[in-house]
Amino acid sequence: MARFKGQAEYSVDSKGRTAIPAKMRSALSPEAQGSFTLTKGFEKCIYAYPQDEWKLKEEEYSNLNTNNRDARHLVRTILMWAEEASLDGQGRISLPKSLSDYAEIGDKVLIIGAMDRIELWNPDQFAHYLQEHTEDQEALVERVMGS
Amino acid sequence: MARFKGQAEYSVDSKGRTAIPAKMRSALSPEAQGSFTLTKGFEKCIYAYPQDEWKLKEEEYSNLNTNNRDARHLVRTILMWAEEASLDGQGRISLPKSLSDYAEIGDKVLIIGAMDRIELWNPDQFAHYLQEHTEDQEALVERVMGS
DNA sequence: GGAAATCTCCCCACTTTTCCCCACTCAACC
DNA sequence: GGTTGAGTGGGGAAAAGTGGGGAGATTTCC
Repeated sequence: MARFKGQAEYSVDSKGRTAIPAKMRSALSPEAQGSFTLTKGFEKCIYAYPQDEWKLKEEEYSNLNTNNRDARHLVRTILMWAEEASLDGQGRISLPKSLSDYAEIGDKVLIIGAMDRIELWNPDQFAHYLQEHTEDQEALVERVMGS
Repeated sequence: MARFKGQAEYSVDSKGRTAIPAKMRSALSPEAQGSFTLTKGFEKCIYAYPQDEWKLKEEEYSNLNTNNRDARHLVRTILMWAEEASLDGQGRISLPKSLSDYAEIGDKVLIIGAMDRIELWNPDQFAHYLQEHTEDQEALVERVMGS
C-alpha cells in the first residue's frame, strides 16, 4: 500500500496541469503505473488514488448490494466524478475541469499526502477548512484512536 | 527501541540543515537506515522519529477507517506535516520549511532526546515553554507515576 | 462532408531547489 | 603536538518545478 505524506503548494499552469511532488511520485507503487484516479473528495478537495488503490475501492463499491436504493445512489454519485489521469513526462497530471471547479482550484494548489491517497486543495479553502475544525489534535487522537 | 536522551544546542545553516548529535546518531538502530520522519509536535517543536519507529505509527494510521470523517481529519492533519529526512554524509538532516516555520526555528535549534523520538525546539520557545510549566518536578512525578 | 477551431499529449527549454561531496575549524584524546 | 572525530560552511552536479510550442486527434460549425 502506498503511504503518502507531506504537503506542498504547487502552481497550476494555464493548461490545468499540476506537478505531483517527487516524494509522492516515488511513493507510488509500480502497479499504479504512473496513473491516478481522481475523484471528488468528501471534503471540498480532489482525491487522487493511485490506480492500484483505486482498484480496491472499485472492488468495495462493486460488492455493494445494487438492490439497495442507497447503495445505488452512493455508487452513482461517487463514480460520476471519477476520472483517470496519468503522469506526463514531467511528473504532472492535468486536472479535469469538473473537479477543479468543484474544489475551486485556481492557479495554486495545496497537495497533501493522506496515506493511500493524495488530496488536492485550494490553499484558501484548506485554511478555511482548518478554521472550522479546531478541535485540539491531542483530544482527537484520543477520541479516534483510543488510549 | 531507540532510547534518545540528552540535549544540545546546534546551529541551523543557511540551507536549513542541522546536525544530529553524535550520541543520538549512535543510538539509532540500524533498521532506521539513518533516516528520520519529522513531524509537528504537540508542543511547538518538531518531533523526529527514527524511520523504524515511525513505521509503527504509520501502521496504526493505515488501519483507521477512511469512511469515518474524524479518522480522515486525523490522518490528514497528522500526515500533512510528516516528511522523511535522511542523514547526509556529515550526520545532518535538512528541516522542511513548513516545520521550521511552525516551530519558529531560525538559525539555532535545541535538540532534546525524548525516548523514542528527538525533539527540535527554538531555544527561546523552549525557555518560554518551561516558564509556562513550572510545576514542581517532584509533584509531577508523583501525579503521573505515583501509584 | 470538409474546414476551422479546440483539445490532448508529448516534447523541449529554462529556473530553482535539492543533494552530494569536499574542506575547514575546533576540541578532545592519546 | 599530532590525530581523530564532531560540528559548520559552501560549491557544483543533478533533479525537480514551471512554462510553452507544436503535432495529432477530436469536436464544432458551416
